[in-house]
Amino acid sequence: MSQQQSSKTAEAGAREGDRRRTILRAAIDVFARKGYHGCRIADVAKEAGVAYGLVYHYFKNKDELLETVFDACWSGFFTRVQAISEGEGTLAQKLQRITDVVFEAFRVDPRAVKVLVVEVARSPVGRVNRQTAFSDTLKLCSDMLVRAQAAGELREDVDPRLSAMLLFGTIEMGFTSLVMGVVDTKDSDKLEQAKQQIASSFLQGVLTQEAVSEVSWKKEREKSATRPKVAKRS
Amino acid sequence: MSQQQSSKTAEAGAREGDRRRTILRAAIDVFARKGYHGCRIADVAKEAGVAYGLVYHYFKNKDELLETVFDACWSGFFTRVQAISEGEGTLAQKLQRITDVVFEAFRVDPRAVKVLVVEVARSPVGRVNRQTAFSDTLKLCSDMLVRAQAAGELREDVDPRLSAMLLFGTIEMGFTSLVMGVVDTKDSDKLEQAKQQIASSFLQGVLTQEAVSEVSWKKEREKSATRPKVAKRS
Amino acid sequence: MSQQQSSKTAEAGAREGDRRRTILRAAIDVFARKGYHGCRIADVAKEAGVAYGLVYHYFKNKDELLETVFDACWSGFFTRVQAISEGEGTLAQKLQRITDVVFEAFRVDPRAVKVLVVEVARSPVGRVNRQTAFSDTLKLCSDMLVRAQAAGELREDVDPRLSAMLLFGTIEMGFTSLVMGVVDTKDSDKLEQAKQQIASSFLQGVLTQEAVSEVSWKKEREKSATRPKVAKRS
Amino acid sequence: MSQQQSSKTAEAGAREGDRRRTILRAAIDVFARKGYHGCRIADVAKEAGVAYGLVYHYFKNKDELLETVFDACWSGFFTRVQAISEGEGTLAQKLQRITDVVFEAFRVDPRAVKVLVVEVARSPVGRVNRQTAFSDTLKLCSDMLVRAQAAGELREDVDPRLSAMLLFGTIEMGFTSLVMGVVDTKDSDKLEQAKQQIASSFLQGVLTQEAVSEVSWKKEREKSATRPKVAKRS
DNA sequence: CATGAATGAGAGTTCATTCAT
DNA sequence: CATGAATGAACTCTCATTCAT
Repeated sequence: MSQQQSSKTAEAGAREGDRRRTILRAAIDVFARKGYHGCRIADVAKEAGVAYGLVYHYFKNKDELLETVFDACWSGFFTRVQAISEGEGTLAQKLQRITDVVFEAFRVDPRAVKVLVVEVARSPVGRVNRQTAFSDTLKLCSDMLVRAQAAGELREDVDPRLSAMLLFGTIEMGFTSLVMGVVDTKDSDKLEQAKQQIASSFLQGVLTQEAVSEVSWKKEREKSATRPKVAKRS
Repeated sequence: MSQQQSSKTAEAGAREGDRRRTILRAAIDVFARKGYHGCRIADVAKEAGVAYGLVYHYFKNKDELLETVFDACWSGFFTRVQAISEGEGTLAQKLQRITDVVFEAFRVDPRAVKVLVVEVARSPVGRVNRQTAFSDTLKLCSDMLVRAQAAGELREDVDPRLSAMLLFGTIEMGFTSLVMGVVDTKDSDKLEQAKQQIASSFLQGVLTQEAVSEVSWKKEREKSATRPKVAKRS
Repeated sequence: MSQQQSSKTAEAGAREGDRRRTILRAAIDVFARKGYHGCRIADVAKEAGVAYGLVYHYFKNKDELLETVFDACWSGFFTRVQAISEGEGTLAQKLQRITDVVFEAFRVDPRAVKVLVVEVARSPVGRVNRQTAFSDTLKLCSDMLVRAQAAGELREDVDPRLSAMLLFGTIEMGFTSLVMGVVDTKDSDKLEQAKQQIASSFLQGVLTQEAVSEVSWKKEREKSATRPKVAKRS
Repeated sequence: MSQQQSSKTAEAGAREGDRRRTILRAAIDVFARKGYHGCRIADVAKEAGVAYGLVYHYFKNKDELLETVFDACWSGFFTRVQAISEGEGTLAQKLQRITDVVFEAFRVDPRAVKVLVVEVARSPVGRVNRQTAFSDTLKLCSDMLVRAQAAGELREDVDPRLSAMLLFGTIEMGFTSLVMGVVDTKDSDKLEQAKQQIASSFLQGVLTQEAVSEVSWKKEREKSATRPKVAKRS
């Protein structure tokens, strides 16, 4: 079920000298399939169609390999998000673009995205790089939200850092919905709708206008001191 | 001959025969501290102050132990959420209550919550029980949202299932913010604010009223066919 | 050729609970037979008739096992030599006793002695304990020689530290002669003679009285300044 | 793509085609520094500044490399010792000369000497060549001692073969003293003294004349039968 | 000759699981 | 029930050796 191209027939996808990339690719796949702890070097080698030891020719050890996997998956995402967050446009537009990037990434390389989703955001006792990368991206989004707040786009009563986290949570769970099959990824219409909903859920919430008013009105009486700005909006 | 000093947390709850609970408790703590894969049976036994092999008297194997830990942590949560979702009140109130439950759980037993959030909910290749429990809860929330939609509380353009997922994502990331220290858990004011923000973020989104109008206005011209209901409501 | 008492028939020599000693014994044997680098944990386990993992139950790792092997072999020797060197008697008597101890040790446990000879004295980049143990014993002998010098037993022109080293060299090579079969270890007369020769070689040298005179006489004329004390003796 | 900085000791002696010698030299150095088992082919190649695989052009395998290193180091020594032992002079003179050779060798190439002393002479499970070389040299010395005995220079009660071994032990431990720093190799006076002591220790022993008399006298009464010749000579 | 990528057999170590007491 | 010694499969990492270029 696994080794289609074994030993001597492996030249198909690894001709020149980019075995390194072959191995990395294989690592991403195995990683996505089995997770960090379930991913054994032997599996990666087999998946890549190379000898066991060769993995160690290109990567110092398992950790470095998986670190590299992570970097490879994350860096592209980070760069794009950075460009968007620091570029022109309203917060809503940026959010839309970020969601686009995410969905495009999923379309192009669902495994890589799965690695990010499953392993990175919520890694048990994350490795250094991952933590850093996560923090960096958090900072990025946090800054974006701070600017939006200054521009009057983001509600005043919202903590940008926490909000950035919640943004991650929303997007990540959006992914997970794709990965887990909650959303039908074959139907591009459904996919598009899901994309819209993820962005708008974070931006505008899920309530109807009427329900929002109701909330605000009750809030005003119950805890008027806590969230004055929101109350204003009713 | 070697480890005599294993009775640290032992005397507390290991009186008559509820060693089982002692072990379970220890397992939760160790899982929370080291994660599933980083946790050895030996660690659990030591933490519980019992003999190595005793763990296997009460639990068939490591997986069953994890399963039980999960059930123990999850069942209480599920019951409460069920009561709330099927009880009286507006969607917003229910959401508020669910968030309350979550935060209360965190206050009472942060480790158990951490296990649920970090280890169980997003475990690679989830075990049967977990998947089921997760699906059950998803259904619960999904139904709640369907009812809310029927009552005109939930926007019509929202898919309840996906929305239930996003709710999970928001709440879960809210947790993670606590666990990771993004939110200061010592300051009960900050904690209260965070709680409010998590609920309101999901319910009403993060945009200001003005920004929402802007979005809707642009949306109308750009993609008028896609989300007519939302546009209408501005 | 190796596993006489395999798997289930191994109770013979390892009944109660002193498996640890069984393993240590096996380690000594394998160590003596194959040396430090040639000695694999699998071999030790097989030799001891226990499971692979049990070795790690009793010893943290290979190094600790071999360190223990070394200590076990050396400590007895060190204690005896210490008692002798700090006890009563002339230097010659002490030397004789030390040689006796050495030969007795060889008679009782030739493998343990071989371990000491092959691995300890001349270990490549010796482990800490070994170096220390060696240094300690060197100090012991060195001190003994210093006292002998003060008592007029040891020649004045001899450096005690270097002399202690040479003593080691002589005794060690005496061992090696036994181990390598230069001396017939079956013939107890030959063995006794060898013992005498080793001690007397170090104490009185190998030259005849006449040859010694000759040397001293030539020395006097050639290098009179260098070794005046010796010259005196002609 | 990784280790370009491998040309440290390279340019020196790797001109035309004597790469072989370069590699051999490098092997000696690495052996001396890390010992046989601690030395990887990669290390040797790096030290020599040549490609990994080239080592295998010149040497069949690691063992042959070691063998060659050994031969290269030993043959010179053997030839010189042979010339001395079969040449003119008293035993004492020959011994002195041999010690001179040894010390000179150490002065010229301490690493090579270290390899011989530490790695080769006492290797566990010696290779054929080494055993042979060692035996040859032993025979050489043994014969020399037999002739000396015939000439009345060597005591009658001494077994020449064992004595040759002890000579090795003494000289070898003399080396070791240099290598281990027991003797200060910077101070040429100390070095000279050490050389004298090594030779004289073997030839005349370490006891003073008085102590020797004492030994012989006691010996006579205690074990009169065992060593009559020695006793006679006092 | 030269190169260094590729191979794969070991060896050490861990740890879930079993079992005799 | 309780204990912890015993087992051995699984996995990572190393490195001598080969081989295509």
